Amino acid sequence: MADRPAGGRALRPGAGRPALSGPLPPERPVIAVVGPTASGKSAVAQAVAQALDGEVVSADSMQVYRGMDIGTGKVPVAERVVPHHGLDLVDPGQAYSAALFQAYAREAFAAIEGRGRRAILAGGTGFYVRAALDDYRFPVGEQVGNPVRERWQRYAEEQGAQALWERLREQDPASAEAIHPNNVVRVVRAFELLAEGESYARQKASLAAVAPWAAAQWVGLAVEPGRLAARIEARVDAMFDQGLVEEVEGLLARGYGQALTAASAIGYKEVVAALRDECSLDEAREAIKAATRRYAKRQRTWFRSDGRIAWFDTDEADDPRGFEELAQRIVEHLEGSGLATAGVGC
RNA sequence: GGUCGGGUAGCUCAGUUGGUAGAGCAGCGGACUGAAAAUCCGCGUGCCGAGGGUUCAAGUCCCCCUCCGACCA
Repeated sequence: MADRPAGGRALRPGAGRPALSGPLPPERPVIAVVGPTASGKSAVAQAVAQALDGEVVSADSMQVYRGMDIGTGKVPVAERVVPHHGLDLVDPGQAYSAALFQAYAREAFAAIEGRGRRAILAGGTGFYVRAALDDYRFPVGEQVGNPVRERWQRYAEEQGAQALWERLREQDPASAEAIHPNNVVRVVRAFELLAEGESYARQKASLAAVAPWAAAQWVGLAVEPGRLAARIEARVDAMFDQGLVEEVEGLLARGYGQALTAASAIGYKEVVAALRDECSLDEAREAIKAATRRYAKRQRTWFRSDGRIAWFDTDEADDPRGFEELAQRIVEHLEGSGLATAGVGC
């Protein structure tokens, strides 16, 4: 963040910041609501948005896909009482990325601020949240149909992960040392960076120094593990009741069976397997629950180490009154911390 | 009632000619700068159903009891 004036908050276009493409950070802090899946992020974000005259920006790598509604847990249109952004951005066949989301979210923040309203970023995809709020810099390069990616991916399939890693070690030893040989996805990315004149190792070294891009108030929703497992159980059952299988059938009918996204999203890959008779629907349901639990665990790991987050216990929020109290406490915290109104300038 | 299987980690199961037990899944911890609901790394003590016996030594052999399953009555 060397390109921001030290201590300065009242940034104006062109004031001390080099002419980078993209909007400036909003002047008022973005409110970030994070936590594991099924922790109640969406509902809390909406309640906060209502209380503080805000709009919600979803930071969810799967909710960006049109037509993937039930399985990704999107807030139903009828239940959206404030504007929502970050949903239905692309078709399931298209590739998306943290870099694209970063650009999208920052535009959204600026537009929301332009309306005089408050941006509330709510999400479970930790990488997307940080890409939006912290000063992550992605090299500019070809995003889709990347031939470098395809080439090395094929190499890994034919020669094995170890051989792929050896090739990287020949070309960029430092990066190879930083990546486990089995992690093909990351080794391939290192080749992509290399093709763009960047180095994975160099990037990783700068990681420790990442500064915030926008001021933010971080709120985390904590759920005791046993209770979260029970919520996931109920949530997955509800998805089936709401027609998850039919939704997947519809996606398959439209030819999205081979799409990367549909092939990797929890809830979709398992139902696809069942529809192909590779397992029963009951087995698919149990597999979805297990995969969701593991996902929630990874989310916990991601957010746990971030000291900026103020954690709120949601264990009493299962009934409506408990939820009201929780939302109230969070709003009070946001207003009380001073950042909510201070420093707006003028 | 009888015969044969089987009762080993939360679950499914391995355990060689007796030397105090090991995989997958689940679970837990971690990493993460253009795939992130993805990808990857690390973590395995459990009255080996109960009791008795043989043996220097028994999950492993013998006896008995018990539970589950199949078959015969």
